[in-house]
Amino acid sequence: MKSEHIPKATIARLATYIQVLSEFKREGTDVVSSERLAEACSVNSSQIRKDLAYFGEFGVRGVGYYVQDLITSIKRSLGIDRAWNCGLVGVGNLGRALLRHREFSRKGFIIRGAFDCDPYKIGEIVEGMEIVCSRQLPAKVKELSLEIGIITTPPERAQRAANYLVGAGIKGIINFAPSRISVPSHIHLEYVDFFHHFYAAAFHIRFAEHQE
Amino acid sequence: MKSEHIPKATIARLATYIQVLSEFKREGTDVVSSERLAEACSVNSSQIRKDLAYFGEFGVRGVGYYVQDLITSIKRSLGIDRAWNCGLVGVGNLGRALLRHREFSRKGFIIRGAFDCDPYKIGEIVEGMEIVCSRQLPAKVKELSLEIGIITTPPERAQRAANYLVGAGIKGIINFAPSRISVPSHIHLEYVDFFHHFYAAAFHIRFAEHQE
DNA sequence: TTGGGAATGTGAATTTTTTAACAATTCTTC
DNA sequence: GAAGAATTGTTAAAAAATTCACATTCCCAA
Ligand SMILES: NC(=O)c1ccc[n+]([C@@H]2O[C@H](COP(=O)([O-])OP(=O)(O)OC[C@H]3O[C@@H](n4cnc5c(N)ncnc54)[C@H](O)[C@@H]3O)[C@@H](O)[C@H]2O)c1
Ligand SMILES: NC(=O)c1ccc[n+]([C@@H]2O[C@H](COP(=O)([O-])OP(=O)(O)OC[C@H]3O[C@@H](n4cnc5c(N)ncnc54)[C@H](O)[C@@H]3O)[C@@H](O)[C@H]2O)c1
Repeated sequence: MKSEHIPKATIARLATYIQVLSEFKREGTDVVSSERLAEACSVNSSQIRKDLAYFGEFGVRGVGYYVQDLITSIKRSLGIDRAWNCGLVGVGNLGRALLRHREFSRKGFIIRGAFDCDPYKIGEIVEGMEIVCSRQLPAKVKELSLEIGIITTPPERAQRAANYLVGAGIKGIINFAPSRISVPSHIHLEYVDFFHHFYAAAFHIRFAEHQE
Repeated sequence: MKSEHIPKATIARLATYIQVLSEFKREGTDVVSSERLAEACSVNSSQIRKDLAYFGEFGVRGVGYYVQDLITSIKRSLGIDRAWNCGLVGVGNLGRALLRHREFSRKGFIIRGAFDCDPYKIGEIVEGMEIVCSRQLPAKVKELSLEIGIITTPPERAQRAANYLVGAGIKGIINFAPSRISVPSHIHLEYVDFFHHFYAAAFHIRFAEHQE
């Protein structure tokens, strides 16, 4: 089918598919049907087939999907069949947790630069990486070919961090700070806010528990 | 209007509204129109009015919304006008970052218990809280009236952590580990996976940059 | 080689979500 | 206190996403 616009929800589900498929692979399953994958992901099986159809035909009729092939195909479809160089701005509690998280490089997002403006932090080594002064951002973005910026500064500093990153020629920004920021339209911007999961939990526990 | 089913997307947007409204409040803005709020949140203004209509009538026609009142109303609608006692299982990199994050208690999610199975970690004090052995979970859940469980263990331990929490009588679970888990249907389960934001960024930078 | 079983890919139907449009309400000014 | 401007709440329309249903394809066994 190969389509233009891909729903955001599809991207999020593809992430789940990869996760579950990797588990299948680890268990030694070679082939999986959309039905079985759907069950493991708690979605409808045509949802899966439709999601995949946006990008191409990856299955074999009458058979199913070859697990390893499908993982590879989804990764290629998303553009994560190669490494992405990332720079992290704001090495506090959260920034440190991310820097130490092995899964980033395993998934192809390599954090190559860590920046902070606190003179006490500059020079410190975290997970084999030296924390660098934010003022060096422009130079480092070019030197290290950074493409994605991760903002983990306090919210009131997020816009400034974004400005630095944009000025330095970054292509996309993932903002973990709870503040809206503005960037030129050619920069891809994503907000990470997991509090809404807590809100949803609170809401459902309190109000929706007797329903359905 | 007051409705039954609330879309997940609405909950996520309400979180954004609260965030932006709080900023307006800090700036001293008392009244805001759906138009202005919409712009700050990058959504459509009828979207906002529709989202709010699920819960009641909070505005004044011809005037707009009183910022403080609206914050209060949204919080009450979501059930976060009171504190929620949370327990965190798995005090590693991420768990620590969450424990140290002040925003949790400010938003009404009080982490009252921290659990780990690593004997080297048990007894350690993090952010004024003693790390307790996971085996004490059932006792502590009751003692501290914990309602929401936060799982930050490695993925292969997430199911076990969930089992403990469910057995102990928790009402909802937020799972930060990248693994699907199963819980009884009366337990509210949320998955937190921010990698899909990275995937979306990679995808758009790579394939969608020339479009639109 | 053919037929039966299985499971994909996709157009059509359905459901859900978003956007538009506007009547109803409020405030302000004259 | 009436007219005009502003902005909500809500109904209707449009768009988007999900699910259904089935023709198509593939594998395997006889
Ligand atoms: N800690 C969490 O679990 C958590 C969870 C969700 C969201 N967040 C958000 O992530 C952000 C970081 O949280 P945290 O707990 O790590 O805070 P933190 O205060 O521990 O860390 C912030 C870091 O940013 C640095 N910084 C400030 N201004 C900067 C600038 N202009 N350039 C570069 N570095 C700068 C500070 O020196 C500090 O090291 C916050 O916005 C927070 O709301 C944190
Ligand atoms: N660090 C990050 O930035 C990050 C980001 C996204 C997701 N995650 C996920 O969050 C989880 C935790 O990540 P982390 O980096 O903190 O890992 P970590 O290894 O630093 O911490 C895991 C902790 O869980 C404890 N643990 C293991 N089994 C347990 C059990 N049965 N009961 C109680 N405690 C147990 C361990 O002792 C350890 O302290 C992982 O699943 C990871 O994939 C982490």
